[in-house]
Amino acid sequence: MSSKLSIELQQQSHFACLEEEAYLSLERTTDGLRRQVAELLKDVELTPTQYNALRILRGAGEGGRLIGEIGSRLVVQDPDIPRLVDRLEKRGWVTRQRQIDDRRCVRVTITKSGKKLIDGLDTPMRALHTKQLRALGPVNLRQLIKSLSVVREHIVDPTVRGFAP
Amino acid sequence: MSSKLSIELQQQSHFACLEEEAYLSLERTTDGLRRQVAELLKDVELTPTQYNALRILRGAGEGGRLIGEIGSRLVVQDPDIPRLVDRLEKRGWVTRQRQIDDRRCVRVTITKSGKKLIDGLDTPMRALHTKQLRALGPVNLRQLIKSLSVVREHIVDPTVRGFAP
DNA sequence: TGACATTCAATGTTATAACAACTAATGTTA
DNA sequence: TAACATTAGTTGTTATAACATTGAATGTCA
Repeated sequence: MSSKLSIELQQQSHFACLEEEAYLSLERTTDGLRRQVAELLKDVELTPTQYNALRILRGAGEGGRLIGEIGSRLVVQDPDIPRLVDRLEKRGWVTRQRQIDDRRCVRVTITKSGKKLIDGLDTPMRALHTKQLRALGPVNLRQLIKSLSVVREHIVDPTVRGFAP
Repeated sequence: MSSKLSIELQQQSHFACLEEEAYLSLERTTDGLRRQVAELLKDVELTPTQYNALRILRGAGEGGRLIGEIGSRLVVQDPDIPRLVDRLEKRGWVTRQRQIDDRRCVRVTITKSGKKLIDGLDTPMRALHTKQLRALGPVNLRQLIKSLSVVREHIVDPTVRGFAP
């Protein structure tokens, strides 16, 4: 019995188990959604990671965030925050400042123009996500969010990360 | 009201809408799962994309696949198949052959050692996926797969792609 | 059939991701 | 307090991803 996905697959083979099918569905679906997001961000020459970092910094306000904090909060992990910040700094969207009390630490703060950029993306981004996912309806959406949360709880990940909504 | 995710987020902000929360959940969850897969594949020095390509070629059998077909079937899109194939060829896992009837096309076929490599990964990969997702149980897994399928149907994507189970 | 468009891969280039090594600052403790 | 370990960022290097361009082969049509 070939599942809906194996048809989409264009090949007659079957999935070894439900878990494998779910994993591949997640990969494929998320990739498709992310590409549309990347497409939207291309207008302002931002990558999804850069956008995510700027949202984190907007959320942090004037207090800013340490380099390490940014890394730990990124939705999609990126081990190279210094250079990510380099690029944002070069374009004037964030500023860097050594901590006085602990000179090892660097505090990164969003600038006015950075905030303006992100603010301007709020509406189109929300519109895109709504378009992408509205077909599920609120009940299924909540169910999906719940299931994903359960999955994440069972990922034994040394790094504790979070969202930047 | 702060959702479970906003707690995970380590910040008090809220999601603008369910769709946005679902999107970020998808990104974050899939990234976590994919990292574990990448970790497993690191033992044999394969990237997830390379692994995926080899599975596609194993599924294709002796007939092999054209370069373009590989691209269209990858779970996660990659616009640079020629060089992906270069790397696999260099390690002896695939072979390249110009088509006789249409000399523009190149047929790629998996070798015995390539197949052996992939075969050896079947069991640990399935075990990993089971470990990652078993917490959901069959009912929720089916529900998740169904929801993701609905989402993909609504992604207006010019490229038609598929899985390689 | 000759000009043009199209298709399929390959290649060049730039940017980013991944990984390791390194430096500076702080903590810890014998 | 000197030696050592730890932490925070930076820097170097390599591999890969993204994007545009090119080249060869084929198809189309005046």
